[in-house]
Amino acid sequence: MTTSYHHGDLRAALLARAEAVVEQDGVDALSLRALARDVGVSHAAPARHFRDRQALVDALAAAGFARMTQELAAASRPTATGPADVWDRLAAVARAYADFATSRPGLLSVMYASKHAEDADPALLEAGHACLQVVVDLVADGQADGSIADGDPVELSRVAFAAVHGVASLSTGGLLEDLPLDVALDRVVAVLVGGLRADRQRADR
Amino acid sequence: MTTSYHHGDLRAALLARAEAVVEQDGVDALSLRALARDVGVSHAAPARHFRDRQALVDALAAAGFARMTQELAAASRPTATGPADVWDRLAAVARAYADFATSRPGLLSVMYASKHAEDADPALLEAGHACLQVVVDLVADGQADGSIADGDPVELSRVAFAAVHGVASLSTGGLLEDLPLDVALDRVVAVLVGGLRADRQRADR
DNA sequence: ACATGAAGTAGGCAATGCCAACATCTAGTC
DNA sequence: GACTAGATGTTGGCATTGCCTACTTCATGT
Repeated sequence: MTTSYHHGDLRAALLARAEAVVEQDGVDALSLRALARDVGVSHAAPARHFRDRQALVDALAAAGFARMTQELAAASRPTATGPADVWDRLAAVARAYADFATSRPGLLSVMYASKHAEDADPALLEAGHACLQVVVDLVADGQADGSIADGDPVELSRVAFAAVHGVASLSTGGLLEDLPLDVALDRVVAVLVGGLRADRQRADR
Repeated sequence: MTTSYHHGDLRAALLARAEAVVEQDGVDALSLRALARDVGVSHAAPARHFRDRQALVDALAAAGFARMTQELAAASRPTATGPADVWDRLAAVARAYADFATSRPGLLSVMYASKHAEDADPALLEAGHACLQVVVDLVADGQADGSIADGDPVELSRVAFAAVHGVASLSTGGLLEDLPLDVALDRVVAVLVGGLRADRQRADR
């Protein structure tokens, strides 16, 4: 029963092993056959669950976005104890993003691998948008209580997301040089706060 | 003479063809043997110029950074005609970055492929740092003429670079959704201006 | 002239992705 | 309970790839 002809949940097992490989040796080291060996099935079994190698990578990326969405949402939720105004929540989300990015750089690079412009897997795009939505909601909250300046919350949140993502991306790419990530992150959050706050003096040029 | 045993400048020919392939079909479609066929040499000839496939990709990335450095520097230079204060120059650099990123998304993703954290090719890292230096100089100029707030120019410029890079990255990844890149770029520049300007009101929390 | 090394060639090997054909298990259906 | 259909897994094959080890050709300095 336990080790019958069929595996039970091969798809999940493949994804789990794939994520470990990606994290350890990078996405280029990902091999369907090696994966099958590791999991203990024949070399063609993965094809029953993933059309081709790229489909597996896409699934990995979508799962990564789903997990990141949860972590960002958890960081964004205002805590019962403490003030937790929008700026604190924004900083918390930024920290959560940086934590995710630095603890799983391989997965993150897979998530943003830009072979998804034209022939994008819709599920993957949707997962990415769901992740962005966390920040949209946060910005909308800030506008509702008057902390954040007026403007399309989608535009503003994209800017904030992009800035944090850029810092994390530079960090994992080794381009931050000797500048510690948390310092750069504090800086970027400070700039965002300065640029988004409702009571800032005329900053339009 | 022209088509003798040796090629003449095989290394450059391989790099040129490789960049075209990367731009058209992505870095995963890059094959040393196909490259050799395209250029008209035997399948082992590229090994005389690149230790392995990764070495070729690294060289491609370094060349990309070199070209981007030139374009950013050109955009950063204050024009003889017109005012060209630091903010205009900053916006111009941001536009130049976005242009480069969107016109060569494949090359850009190769440049930032984060397999260069530990075993980084020193030439590649240096090329990246040279590129960042353009923005460092720009920020230093802004601080010199009192436009930009005091602070480590390296830190501030990294923030600006990261923000712009993040927007470009989201754009090529299709995560900007229906938000046009130039709009997002204007927004991020506005936020940066608001966050970096010297005369802003107390924005430190 | 001739040795030396750089640059290109030819062939081999293991690994990979994908495909087709076959085997086994699971779930309905009568 | 037998039967069938489809999902899941296996085996074998093929073209391609990266890398390795010779071997060949050319250019250059003495």
